[in-house]
Amino acid sequence: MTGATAAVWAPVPLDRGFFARPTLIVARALLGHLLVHETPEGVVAGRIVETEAYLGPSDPASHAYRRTPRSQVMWGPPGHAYVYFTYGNHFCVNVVTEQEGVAGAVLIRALEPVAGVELMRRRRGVERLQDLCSGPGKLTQAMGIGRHHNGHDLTQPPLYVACGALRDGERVGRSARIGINRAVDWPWRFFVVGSAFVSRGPARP
DNA sequence: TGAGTGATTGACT
DNA sequence: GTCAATCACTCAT
Repeated sequence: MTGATAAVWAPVPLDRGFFARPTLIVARALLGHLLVHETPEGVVAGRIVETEAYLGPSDPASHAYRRTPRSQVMWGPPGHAYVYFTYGNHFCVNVVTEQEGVAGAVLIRALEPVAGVELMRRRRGVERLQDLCSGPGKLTQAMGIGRHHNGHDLTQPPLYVACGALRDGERVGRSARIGINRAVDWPWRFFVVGSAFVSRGPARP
């Protein structure tokens, strides 16, 4: 390598122990950390600003409410990705939590783009920074995450969660989850208060 | 085997 | 603010 055209940026993947905790704890703790994807096209990364917790058989809104082949990953080892296809058009990415054998996952709903912004714009077809990753389906498209990432270990490249932090003065907010019909009153959605990159969710009926 | 549902998004009125 | 697109998965028969 001849010229150092870019500053040295070496994201450090989170330890598996970070994910091997209660889902609600992980859902809040993930805020401020980074989701990184290293691809041949380039490196893209975003700061997690919105999450939702989905538990196991005790959570009617969770895919793990019933144990099926699709949701089997949620019972697997922590720190792995649970990626599923929904509404015929979109992928959603979750991080498996709890200890192996216990179902639980955290849905990543929104990111603040921090690296590979131009690549995200090309993939999304939009220019506004706040429109790149402000939704579960948007961020998977911007990050280049697909069905083949289901079960991938998020503690190792090319797709992983890296250590980050909330900025000075940022606070964590909590509200009910979005887009579900069951257990809608359970306040298991966490977000960075005031962030312009948080999704607003679909129109309510 | 068949029908219904869904952790969404984008476009249109 | 309202509605349609589109397909993998799940449940019922």
